Amino acid sequence: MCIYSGRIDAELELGDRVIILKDDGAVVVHGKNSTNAKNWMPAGSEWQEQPGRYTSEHVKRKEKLEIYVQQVFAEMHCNAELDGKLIKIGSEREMSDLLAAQMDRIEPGLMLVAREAATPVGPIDILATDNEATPVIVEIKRGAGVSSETAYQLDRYREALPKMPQWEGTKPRCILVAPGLKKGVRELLKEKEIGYVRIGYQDLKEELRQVSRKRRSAS
Amino acid sequence: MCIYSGRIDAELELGDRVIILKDDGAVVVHGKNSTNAKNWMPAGSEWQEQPGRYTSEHVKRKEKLEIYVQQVFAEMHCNAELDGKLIKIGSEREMSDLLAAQMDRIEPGLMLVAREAATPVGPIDILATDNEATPVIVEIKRGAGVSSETAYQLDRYREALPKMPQWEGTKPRCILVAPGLKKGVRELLKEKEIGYVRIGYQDLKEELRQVSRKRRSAS
DNA sequence: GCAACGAGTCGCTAT
DNA sequence: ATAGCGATTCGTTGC
Repeated sequence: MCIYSGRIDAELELGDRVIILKDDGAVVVHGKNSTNAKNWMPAGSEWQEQPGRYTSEHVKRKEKLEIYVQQVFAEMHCNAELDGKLIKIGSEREMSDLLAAQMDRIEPGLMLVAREAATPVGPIDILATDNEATPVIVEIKRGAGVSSETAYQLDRYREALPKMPQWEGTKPRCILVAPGLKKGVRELLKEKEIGYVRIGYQDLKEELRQVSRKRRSAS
Repeated sequence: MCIYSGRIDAELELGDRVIILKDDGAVVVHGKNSTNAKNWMPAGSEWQEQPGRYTSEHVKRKEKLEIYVQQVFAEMHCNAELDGKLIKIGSEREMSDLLAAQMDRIEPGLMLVAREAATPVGPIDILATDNEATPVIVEIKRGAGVSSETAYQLDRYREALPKMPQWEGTKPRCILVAPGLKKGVRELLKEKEIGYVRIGYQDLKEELRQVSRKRRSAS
């Protein structure tokens, strides 16, 4: 049974648990189902043991987890030495990199102006110009369920850009690149005259792997 | 060493790992640090074992995790029977419940009209009216770092409401209730004339616990 | 050091 | 079954 107190208060009822203590002070309590832990404590927490009661406390964060143990099924210690890192292929950043180098996939004739172009309302993934020198704001999402939020975000970019000295007097266009949209977003995009190009990780997979291979061999 | 392929491609380099197999088919691979798993598979995955190579596959989702094992430090099986659930006090929903019953804490004179009031641009946490029958849109956030996004969201509610038959001709006000804001959001709220009331979980803690106690004794 | 933002986000609730 | 949205979100990158 666990009692957590901190950013919320919570009680995890009695049950069979797997408790992991990490080297950095993190604590993880898993239940019988699901990928996520039921309870946890962040790195930097202090572990203490008393008979039948373990506690983990993070003083600075004012968080505390009490674990009441009735029976220990098994216990093991392991000196974790090796901790190879996780290499990911296909993050939004990587997809953005690839598309910035192959802008014709988004729309023929686009010319790259800037990545993560700063505006008062946030950074634009890819800023480009078309054949007519009209600025084109490109937003890339890797997830299939793009919400209406993204449409509003693009709207804000489009509104903010002409207020910047470099883009005064322009009428920017917007293009959303994503593998899929949530219900109703298609209509919202049309209404707001935001273009939509359906590209997802699966479409770029092979090329992304090649790029990744090159990068690894280069380093 | 793990190879994941699915929504992304990833390689987890060799290291000391804790692997958990859950009853529902979920798989979790933890490294030496941090609360989060390095790799995982969702519930419903199928587990297979070969010498030195384990695989977990979720056919429908087209996801696969291969785990290459050099040495097994320890292995244990446990029939997880009991799995008490997690009871949380202080979720946004609970805070919203409490504040809806004590609207004076937000602003004296407010009268509750609806919870999760539907609008074309999303549901309003708490919809109220003030002494002058002006609609008041209340948004509640439990996290300390409320972003500018929330201000825009409230703006959209305020714009959408007068277009609904019941609220035609009204000029709604907005109030944000949260324990804290991200940098610059305070200014944005002022600019948009959105009210801000600083209330967080810590302020409501005692009352939330009481409500929770009552509910438990009632059931 | 904090702030901004993506995530293989996950998981829950209502439709 | 799906959509919408909160989360003790976490973790990484940039400033």
